[in-house]
Amino acid sequence: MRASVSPDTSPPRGHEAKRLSIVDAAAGVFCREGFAGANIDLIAAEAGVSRQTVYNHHGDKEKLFMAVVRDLTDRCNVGIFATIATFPDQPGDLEADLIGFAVRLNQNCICNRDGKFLRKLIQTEGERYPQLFAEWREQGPGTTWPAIAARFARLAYGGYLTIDDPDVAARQFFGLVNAELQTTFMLGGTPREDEVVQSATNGVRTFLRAFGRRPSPGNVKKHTALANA
Amino acid sequence: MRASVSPDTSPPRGHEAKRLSIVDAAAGVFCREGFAGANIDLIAAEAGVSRQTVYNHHGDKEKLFMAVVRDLTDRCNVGIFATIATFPDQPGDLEADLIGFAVRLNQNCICNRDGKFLRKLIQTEGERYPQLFAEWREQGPGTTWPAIAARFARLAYGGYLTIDDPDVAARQFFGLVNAELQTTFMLGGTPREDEVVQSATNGVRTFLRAFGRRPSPGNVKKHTALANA
DNA sequence: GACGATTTAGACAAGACTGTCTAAATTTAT
DNA sequence: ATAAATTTAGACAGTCTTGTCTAAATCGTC
Repeated sequence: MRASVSPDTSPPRGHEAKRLSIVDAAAGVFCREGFAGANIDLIAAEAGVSRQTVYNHHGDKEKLFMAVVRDLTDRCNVGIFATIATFPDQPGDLEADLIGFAVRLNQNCICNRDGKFLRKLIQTEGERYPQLFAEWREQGPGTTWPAIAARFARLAYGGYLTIDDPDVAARQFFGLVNAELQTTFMLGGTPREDEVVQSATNGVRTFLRAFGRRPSPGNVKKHTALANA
Repeated sequence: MRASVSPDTSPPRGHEAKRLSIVDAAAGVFCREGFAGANIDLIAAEAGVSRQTVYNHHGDKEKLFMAVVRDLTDRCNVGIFATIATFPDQPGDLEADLIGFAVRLNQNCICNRDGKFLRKLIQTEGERYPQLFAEWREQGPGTTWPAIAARFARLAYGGYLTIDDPDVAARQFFGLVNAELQTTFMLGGTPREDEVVQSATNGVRTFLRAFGRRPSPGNVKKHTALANA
């Protein structure tokens, strides 16, 4: 149970750094070339290590691939939850706040390096590793969608929106907000910031036309008053 | 100008059939294995021809790949335009008719064999062949989106919808209607029919909450009367 | 400065794949 | 039936890749 020699920094300092740089390089190469086309020599070169070191760390091309997917999933999840934390629970300007949230999520989680890579690996190799990607599905969408849906539910409870099913609304929010980016995403491209903003703006406007406060105008005041009490 | 020997059936009967079966088999293998992982021996075996025949017909792995993408694009386009032709221009029950259209488009164009394959090839190899996929972009989305947008515009002109920008509305329609299928699409899966119907139903309802006839209730009658005149 | 762990370069065997070639077999149309 | 075109099976050279092995070099720490 107790560590006899060294406390818990057993691996030398550079060890983990190399591991990281290998996984990073591997992510890029796997994305560009696909699993079959990925060349371990090239990964080693891009990581700045020798081929043998790659094998020392990960043992196997397939194991390396799995490490890449798991790492990307973890890092993306961190980013997504950090962004969800910025969801406007008590919005001043609902439209502007939701647009801001959508843009943040796109820029920080979907369109950044990790997001792009993870998405591509899922698309290209998902069918080859059902177990690995079942894991991703649980860890990723399985945890993030409910979290987002909960935020929309709270917004509805606060009287800012009129929503039947928060889970459906959450997914539709994304469908709308990314509606104009689909073709770019398909080809693996990164939309320009103004495209992201444009799509988010149009999407949020439509979303609010559908779900914006409808029933009684007094509703909101009542709820906000309660929240401020 | 005139065909001297044989009218225009120059190639023997089985020739084109073999070409087709090669392209078909190649589509499946390229999708499953990726370009680099695709094995020409395997393609030949699945097509039921010898490897040499594959080379006789297409010359080269890369040329074969391009032939596959072009064939799929063509066939998908045919399907999409056939489905667009069933767009409800003068709907009886607008909600039901739009749901039907969305479901048809998904089942006949997006989720069928050709649609799945083309989508996957674009996702996985799009970045490797910029020119080829620029071609696809023109031939595919470049022609189908305007056609669909035109149908929505007509629906708006007929007073059935209140739409600012038909192009945006068309893309948002798809974002909504496929909102609940994204994860399945990502992993290359085929959603069950009831999932397609469910997502389409929820999507169309939201779409109509946003774009359904709003301004004056008399609007519709006037326009339909005109159309019937 | 010395020790243990890690990393490196390079060689290596085994296997897989592409694309070509040839000669025989088969199909198609006349 | 015959002639032309097409297809087939198989061998083949050349290239590439993975994963292992070894001996030397380097790093981090005491």
